[in-house]
Amino acid sequence: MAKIGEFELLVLLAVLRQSDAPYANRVRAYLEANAGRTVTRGALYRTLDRLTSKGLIEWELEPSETPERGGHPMRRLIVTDEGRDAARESRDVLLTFFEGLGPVLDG
Amino acid sequence: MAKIGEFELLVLLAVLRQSDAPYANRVRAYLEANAGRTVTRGALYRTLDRLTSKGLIEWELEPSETPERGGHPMRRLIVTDEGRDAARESRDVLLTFFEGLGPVLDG
DNA sequence: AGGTCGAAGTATACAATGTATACTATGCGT
DNA sequence: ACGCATAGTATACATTGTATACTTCGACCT
Repeated sequence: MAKIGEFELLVLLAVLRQSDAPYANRVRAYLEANAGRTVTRGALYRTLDRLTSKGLIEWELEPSETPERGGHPMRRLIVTDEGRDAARESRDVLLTFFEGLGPVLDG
Repeated sequence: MAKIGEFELLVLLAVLRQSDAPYANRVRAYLEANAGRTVTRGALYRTLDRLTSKGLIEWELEPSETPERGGHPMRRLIVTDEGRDAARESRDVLLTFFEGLGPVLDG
């Protein structure tokens, strides 16, 4: 099973959540809104590329004319089955580690 | 708030859990048993040192004669308040990201 | 008293992941 | 035709992850 880092996991989960509009900028907006940190475009694309080379996500070039203001054609992101597996495993390990620590961590 | 990596978080949580006997080898045993990977001593100590320089854990040298078979005096590991805070924040972000993805990740 | 064994920790090197800055390409509005 | 905004690419460097090899020193043996 592929090892993934902290940010890679967050990105993977964020992509998984954008089922209706799985584009990089949506993912980025979600990350900035929910992870409590800024995410530059460079950081995100680098990570998307790494997830791709690990086979956890794929993309297709958006065939339609979705880009309203020009630029490169947009990538439509797709989480592979391996990606789903990796996310599930990471989650399971983390939940195991969190288990029972509520009283210690919260007041 | 200190940024911590994936393994740093696991180590921090593992230390937090060894309230009765917070020693490196206990932490290591817990990690190997629950994180699904091998953890060499070098990897663990390096990470403990990094957590220390971030102020998330501290240690005292075990004053007693606990080491039954010799060697360097043992470190008794202590998670600082900052460490607890960092762990809580990481957990909160992750739980937010996991939220609602159960159906997608599990069958 | 000296030698070996195992436990605990240290040092060092390198690989993988995280993150920013600067650059290219292209549609739209003027 | 020109510039602005959007989407993605390239490159460089910092931080984190991981292994291997080395030092220490008590207990045990002989």
